[in-house]
Amino acid sequence: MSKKQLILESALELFAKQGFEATSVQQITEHAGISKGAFYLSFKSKDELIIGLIDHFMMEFISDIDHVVKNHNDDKNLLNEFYKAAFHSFQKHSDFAKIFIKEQSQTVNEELITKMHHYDKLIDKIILGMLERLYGGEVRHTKYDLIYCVKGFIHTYSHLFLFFNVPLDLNQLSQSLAEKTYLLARHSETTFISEELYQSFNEMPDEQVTKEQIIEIIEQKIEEVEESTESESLVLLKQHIQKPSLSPAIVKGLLSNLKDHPKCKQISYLLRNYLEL
Amino acid sequence: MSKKQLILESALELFAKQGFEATSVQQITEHAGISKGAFYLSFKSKDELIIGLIDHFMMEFISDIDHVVKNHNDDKNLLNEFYKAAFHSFQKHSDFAKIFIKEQSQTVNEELITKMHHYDKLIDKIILGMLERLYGGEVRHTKYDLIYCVKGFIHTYSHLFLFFNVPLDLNQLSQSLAEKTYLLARHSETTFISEELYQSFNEMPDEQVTKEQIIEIIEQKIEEVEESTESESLVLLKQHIQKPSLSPAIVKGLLSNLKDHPKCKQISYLLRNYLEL
DNA sequence: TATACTAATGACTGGTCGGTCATTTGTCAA
DNA sequence: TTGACAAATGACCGACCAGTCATTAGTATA
Repeated sequence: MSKKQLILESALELFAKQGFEATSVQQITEHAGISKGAFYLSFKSKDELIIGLIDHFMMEFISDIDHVVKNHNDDKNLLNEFYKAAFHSFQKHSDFAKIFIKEQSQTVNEELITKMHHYDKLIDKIILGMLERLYGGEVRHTKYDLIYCVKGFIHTYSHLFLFFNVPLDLNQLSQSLAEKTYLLARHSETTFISEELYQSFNEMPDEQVTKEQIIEIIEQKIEEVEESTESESLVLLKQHIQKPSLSPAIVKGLLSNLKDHPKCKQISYLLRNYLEL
Repeated sequence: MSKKQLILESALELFAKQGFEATSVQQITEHAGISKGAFYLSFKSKDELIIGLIDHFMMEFISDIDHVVKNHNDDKNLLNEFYKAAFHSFQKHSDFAKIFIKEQSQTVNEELITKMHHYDKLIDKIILGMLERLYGGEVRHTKYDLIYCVKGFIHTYSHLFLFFNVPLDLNQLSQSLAEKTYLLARHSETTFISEELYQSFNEMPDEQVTKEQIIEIIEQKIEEVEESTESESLVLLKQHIQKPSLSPAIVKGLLSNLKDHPKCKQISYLLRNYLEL
C-alpha cells in the first residue's frame, strides 16, 4: 500500500472517531506507523488531507447513486434501489460517512464549505432527476420539498447504523423509506420550497457578489417595482451602498420594507448578505 | 448583565460561528471584554461552559415543545403548532441551535454525548406522546418510524434558516410539515423501527435528576419570580418534595399554576417528570 | 483615612498544535 | 566500494492552547 493511501486510511479512521479538529497530524502518523515529516511528503497540509478525503469519497458516493438512478429501468423499484445504494455506500465507507455528517456544518475552512455546498447541489440534482422521472408534473410544486424530505430521511436513519452499533436490514429500511417517499410524492400538496426559494439558496453563497453587481440589480428592480415604499427604499439603499451614510437601524428598516415583496425578496437576501446583517 | 451571563452570550455567539473545539477561552474573554482569569471565576473549565449552555437551552427547547403538546387542545392543529413551537424556539435561539446541530454528533467529551442522548430521548418521548394522542392505535406499528421522520424534517428544514440567511415563513413551513406528517401517519404501513429495535437503541443508562438538583432550581426560580401565585406554589412544592405532604390533586393544581408562566415552564416540566405525573 | 475584603487581572506554566528542515538511512548504478 | 540521489526521520520552531496564581484595583465598613 502506498504511503499516501496509508495516511488516508489512518486519517479516515481517526477523523471518524474524533472529528477533524480534534485529530492531530501526530496522531495520524503514529497510527500509520510513520514519522511526522513523512506526512508532509504526501500532503501539503492537514487541510489538503481532509479536502482530498472529501473529494474522493463524495465523488464515489455521488457516482454510486447517480449510476443507480441512471441505469435502473424498473421505475416501480427505483426509489427502493436509490435508498439501498445510498445506505450501502454509507455503510461501505462508514468512517467517511461519519466524517461527512460530523463536518458538514462544522468546519471553519472556507474552501470546505464551498465544496460541501457544491456536492450537496449535485446530490440534489440526482434526487430531483429521479423524482421528475417517477412523478413528472405531479410533483411540479412539491419537488424541492421532496428533495429535502429524502435527504432528511437519509440523515436521520443514517444515525442509526453509523452511531449505534446495531446491525440493520438495509433492504427493509430502503423499502420503508421508498414507501414514505412515494406517499409524500403522491399525496402531499402543500409547497414550502418554491422554485424561486430553492434558487435563492443555491445561487448565492458560492461567490461573493460585487458592489457593482448589487447596484446593477437594484437599479433593475427600481424600474420593475411600482409601489412607492419599496421603490424609495431601493433608492436609499442604493445610495447607502455607494456611500455609506445610514444608521444600521435605518438600513434594517429599509430591508424589512423589501423582504415580503415578491419582486424584492431576492435583492433583500443579497443585500443582507452583502451588508452582513 | 452579570459576568456569567456576559460570558455565556459571547461563548454562544463564537461557538455558533466557529464550533466548540475551534473557539478558545481567550477569544471568548476578549469578545466579552474581560480578562482570562475572570472566566475561571464563573466557570470551572471550558467543558463546564458548553455543558451549562446545552443544559440551559435544551431544557428551554424541550419545555417549549412539551408545553405546546400538553396544552393545545385542538387536535386538528396540534402538529402544526408543534412544528411552529420547535422552529420558533430554534429561531429565537439560533446561535444555540447551530451549536446543537454542529456538536450533536461531533463531540469527544463523554459527558456531553450522554447528555445529548438523554435530551434526544426526552424529545422522542414528547413526539411519541403527541403521535399516540393524535393517531392512537393507528400508528401502533409505525410510531417509532414517525418519530424519526419528524426529527428528520426538523433537521433538514432547520438548515435552511440557520445556515442560509433567508427569511422564511415558519408558519407556512409548519403547515407543510404537518401535512407531510399527517400523510405518513395515516397511510404509511411498513415498519422499520420496531418496538424492540427502538428499545435496543435507547438502552443506554438514563440520567436521573436528583432531588437536590430539583430543589436548587426551585430556589433559584423563587428568587426570579415576582408573581405571588407562582412564588407560593413554588414554596409549597419545594416543601412537598423535601417531605411529601400534599395530596396529588393539590400538587397537580400547583403545577398547573406554573405551566404557563414563561419562567416556570421548565421547572413545571421537570417536576411533572420527577413526581411522575 | 485606614483596614479588610472581594473582584479582576494578565503574565506565566506546561503542553500540544501544524509545519519545517538539517540530518540520517536506504537504494541504486557505476 | 563508492558516490549520487531519494526517502524518511524527529528535533525543533513559533503560535496557541487551557488553566493558574501572585498581584493589583475597587469597594465597603469602621
